[in-house]
Amino acid sequence: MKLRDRISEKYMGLTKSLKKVAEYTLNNPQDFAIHSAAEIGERVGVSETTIIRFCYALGYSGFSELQKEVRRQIILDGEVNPNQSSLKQYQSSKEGMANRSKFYAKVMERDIINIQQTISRIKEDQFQLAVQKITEASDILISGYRTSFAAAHWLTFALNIVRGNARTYRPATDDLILFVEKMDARSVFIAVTFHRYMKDTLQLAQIAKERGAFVIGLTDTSISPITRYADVTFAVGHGSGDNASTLDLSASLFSFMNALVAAVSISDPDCFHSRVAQYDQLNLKDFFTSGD
Amino acid sequence: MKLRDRISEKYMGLTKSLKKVAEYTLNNPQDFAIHSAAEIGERVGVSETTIIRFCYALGYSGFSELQKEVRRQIILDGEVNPNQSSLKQYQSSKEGMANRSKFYAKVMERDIINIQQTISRIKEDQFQLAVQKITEASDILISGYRTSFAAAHWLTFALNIVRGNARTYRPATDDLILFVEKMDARSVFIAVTFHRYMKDTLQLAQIAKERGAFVIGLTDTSISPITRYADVTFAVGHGSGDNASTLDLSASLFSFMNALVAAVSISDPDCFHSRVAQYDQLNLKDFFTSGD
DNA sequence: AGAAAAATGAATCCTATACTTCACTAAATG
DNA sequence: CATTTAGTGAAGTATAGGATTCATTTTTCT
Repeated sequence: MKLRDRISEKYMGLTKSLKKVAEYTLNNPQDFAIHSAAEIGERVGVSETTIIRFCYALGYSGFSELQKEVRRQIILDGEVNPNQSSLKQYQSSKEGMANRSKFYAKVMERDIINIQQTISRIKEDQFQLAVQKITEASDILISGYRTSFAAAHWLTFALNIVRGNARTYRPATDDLILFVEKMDARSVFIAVTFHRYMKDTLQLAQIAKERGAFVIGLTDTSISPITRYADVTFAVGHGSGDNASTLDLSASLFSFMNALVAAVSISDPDCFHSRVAQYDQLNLKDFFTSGD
Repeated sequence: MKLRDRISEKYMGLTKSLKKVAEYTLNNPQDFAIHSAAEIGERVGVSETTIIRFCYALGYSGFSELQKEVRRQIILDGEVNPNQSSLKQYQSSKEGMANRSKFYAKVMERDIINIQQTISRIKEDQFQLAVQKITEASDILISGYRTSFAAAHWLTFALNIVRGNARTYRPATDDLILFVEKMDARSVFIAVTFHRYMKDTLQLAQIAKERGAFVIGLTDTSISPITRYADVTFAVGHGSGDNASTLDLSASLFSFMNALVAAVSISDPDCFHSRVAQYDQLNLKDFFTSGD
């Protein structure tokens, strides 16, 4: 770290007050990124002038330059107060991991990060509201096109196992009118829509909302257009607007959906168990191998 | 994160330029900690004035307040831009994990474990062989039923973006004979099959193998019946025989498939880029919202 | 299409704060 | 102890950059 080096280099030749400043700086470099020279002076117990002189003493052109430098180091280089840096180790292990040029590992580790970010960005109350509405719904209607179709299909399938009243809208075979007619205040509509947001799904969401259905949006960023029509929206993956690739978000999307289904299944265990029982009945020998 | 929340809350009501600023902010929050309003305006491509108006729109008293807030968040709370230093998030999510017993977090963290196990169980040479065969294939045929259908559909969709010669077998509409006839030594057949293994997919795999196609199996355990017919098999998720629920494996399945697709896409970049270009051509305005 | 409203940026004004000056204090030296 | 010299901070100045204003452009609505 550049600043630390400069301090230890020049420390000896400093006056008493300046040494005080130097010590404070070593302990609380972040303060220089946030506060003004006068504020720091007050904290250290010296005047603003002395703070500025400290900058000169280290060879900077003034407080402004030192402050800029500190900000750059902390914010861009990720340098931070030594106290709270147990995370550094994580990084180095991560780097080592990344080096071994296993390509698939890199990609999949990014999925892991995405899932972690998704977890941290879920609002618990929204999640519970969604679970409750799904559990109470008379019917669950799901729409997703293109990349999102797989997700919509999976979610329908999974919710049918645990609840039994889910349907995917299939533009090729389903009649839009019939699909829409089913929606009322007891319905839940789930829209899966990612960048290059399909108008059709958005329109369905709008209709669903007009008809009083509870609308859940699964999407990529918190600023997706679906938020306009959705009662709750869950943004999966990196919160940045930079939606590099929708494909990259599927792991976290499915992880989230799995959590949603799991939560629904335990929120009404009776229904779940009876559905599973029915399901096992249907597992006719002819369709499956016994697995041995 | 406070700033992100504010943005997603207010985003809809913003003007075009302000949305541009909002997106930039999501991608580069650090810039607000370092640069002046004018500089940020230049980067975004709007005037200094608009940057300041953006602050008002979010409810701040001005640029200064927003900047202070961003600095506080980045420097004190350790919040950082997602692009660089993924590790910070790791820590913060880790903290969140340790906290209250959020149900969804538990489920999704299990997905993370599954992905990690999957990574460690992939044989690199097998992976590279699969990538190579897919890249060279004259056509790619994919089958998956029930829970696996979503995966098969997604994989087809994704491979069609990067290669353009993939098809899913759909029992309802496709003719089995026609589907089978296409297979020869230059084909790749991908079977997605999980516990309660569908006989149909297994039979397709058997036929594919007989016709000389390269067969890739995506399944749950290394002792899945698909191994009998597959040239390479990838077992996703916990290696234990205890396949509690197939649903729980989808996150790692999609993570793996994503890695596979990514590897294929970089193994022949020219083809990928031309496909993407074609694809963008097709993104007609009528079908998508512009996202702004 | 034309009027009204909203959005935007160039130019201006204004405030916070970095920086300078200078008078005062404390240490160093003979 | 007297004199010099270095150190320090209060007060004042300069300026970077945030906030305001207003004319121009773009959008919306009838």
